[in-house]
Amino acid sequence: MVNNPKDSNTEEKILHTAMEVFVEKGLLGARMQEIADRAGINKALLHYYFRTKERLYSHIFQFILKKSAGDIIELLNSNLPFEDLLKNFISKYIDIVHKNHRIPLFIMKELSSGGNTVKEVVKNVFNIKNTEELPAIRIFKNAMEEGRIVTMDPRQIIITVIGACLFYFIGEPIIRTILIDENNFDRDQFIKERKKAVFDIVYYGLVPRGENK
Amino acid sequence: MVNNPKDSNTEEKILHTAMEVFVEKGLLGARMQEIADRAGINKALLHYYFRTKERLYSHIFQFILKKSAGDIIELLNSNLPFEDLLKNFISKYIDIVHKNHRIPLFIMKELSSGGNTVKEVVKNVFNIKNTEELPAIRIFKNAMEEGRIVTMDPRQIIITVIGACLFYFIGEPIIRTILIDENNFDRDQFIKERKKAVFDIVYYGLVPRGENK
DNA sequence: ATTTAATTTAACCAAACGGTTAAAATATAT
DNA sequence: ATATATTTTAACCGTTTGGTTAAATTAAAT
Repeated sequence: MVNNPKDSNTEEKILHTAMEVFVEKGLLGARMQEIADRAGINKALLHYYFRTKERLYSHIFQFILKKSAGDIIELLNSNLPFEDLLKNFISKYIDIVHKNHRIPLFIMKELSSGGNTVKEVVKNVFNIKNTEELPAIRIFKNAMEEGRIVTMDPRQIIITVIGACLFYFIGEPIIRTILIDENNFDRDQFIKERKKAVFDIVYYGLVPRGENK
Repeated sequence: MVNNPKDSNTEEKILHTAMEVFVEKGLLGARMQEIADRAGINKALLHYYFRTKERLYSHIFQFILKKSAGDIIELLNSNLPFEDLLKNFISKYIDIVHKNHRIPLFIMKELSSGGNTVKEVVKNVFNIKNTEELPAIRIFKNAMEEGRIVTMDPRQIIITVIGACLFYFIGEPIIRTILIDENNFDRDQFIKERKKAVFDIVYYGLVPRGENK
C-alpha cells in the first residue's frame, strides 16, 4: 500500500528519504524513526542497511557534496566567450540552487561544525593539486590576459560570484522579512531578475572602463 | 578559584558562555551541562537563572539578532557621498563579520529551521512599516535619482553586497580547501583585499558607463 | 524444494539529556 | 542578628533516542 513494490529498491528509497530529512533537520535534528517512517519501512530495516546514523549521514553528505561539486564543474566545461560563459554560469547555477535551496545551507552547517572528513571528500572530488590550475581560475586569468576584464585576484571574483548567487537562497527567510513586501512579491520573477542583477553588477564591475568589448 | 569574584555577575557570565556554546553548536548541539561547566557553575544554578534551555536560547538569539541589526543600521547612518558610503559600509561590515565569523551562519541556521518567533523580532528591531523606506533602499534610490548609479532594483544590489561580504566567512572551510593554497596564505591580507574587491566589483558594476563621476 | 536474503514485529537496553528536588553552605542586605 | 538571595552538592526522574535482539514472515534465487 505504502510501498509501490518494484518501483525502486529499498536502499534507494532510504537514501532518498534520509537526504530529505537530513537536509531539513541536520544531523542532530534528524530522527532515525522519522527516516524509517517516511521511507515506509521500520527502524530495524533501516539499521539493517546502514548500521548507524553516522554511516547513513556520511553517505548522504558525501553524495550531496559530490553532486554539488559536479554541478559546478559541469557548468565550467564549455568554450563560450567570457561574457556568455559568465552569464550562463550565473543563470544555471542559480537554477540549480533554486531547485535545491536547502542544500547550500546544509553543506555550510556541517562545514562549520567539525569539517573533519569534509576536506578529504572535497579534495577527492575536485582532485586538487594546484589551485592555479582550477578551471574557474583559468577562465578568469585568460579573460585578464586577453584584456577582457581588469586585473584582480581571480579567487576574489569567484567568491563574489558564488556568494552573490547563493546568498538569496541561504538567507531567504530574513531577506523576505526585511527587504520584501510579501503582499506584492513574485518569487520566480524576482529570481529571474536576480540572475540579471548578479551578471550586470559582476560583469560591468570587471570590464575595463572605456571599452564596451 | 575558578570564579574571579566580583569581576562580573553570574548572569552575564552565563549569557556570555551560553552565546559561545550556542553559536558553536546550535540549539540542538549545545548541552546545558557544557554551558554550566564552561561558565564555571553547576547545572542547578543554570536552571535557577534561566528555567529552560529554550528560554536561554531565545534570550541569546534575540540578543544576537538585535546586535547584528543594530550594527548594520549604524553603518548606514552617515551623510557621506555614495561612493564613500558604500566603501565604508563594505569595509566596516567585513570587519564586524570578521570578528564574529560564526554569527551569520548561526542566524541563518535558525532561520532555516522554524523561524517562528524570528520574524517578530526582526520586524520589531527594524521597525519595518514600509520596505520602500528602509535606509539602505533610500540610499540606493537617491544615488539612482542623482544619476550616480544605473537604475536597478535596490533590493538586488543589497543582496549582492551583503552576500559578497558574508560568503567568504560563511563558506571559509570549503573555500580554503578548494580555492586557497594553505602554504602561502595570509588571511588578514586576503580579507583586506576582499574589501577592495567587493567594492570595486560592486561600485564599478553600478556606475554608469562613460562617466567616471 | 530448499536455501538465502529481505522485511516485519515488538520488545528491550543503555546512554544522554533536560529538568527537578531537597538540603546544606555561603554570601548579601537590613 | 536575622532574613533573603545566591550557590553548591548530589542524587534522582522521565523521556527521547540510537541501537540491538530474537523470532516470525515473506520474497527471491538456486
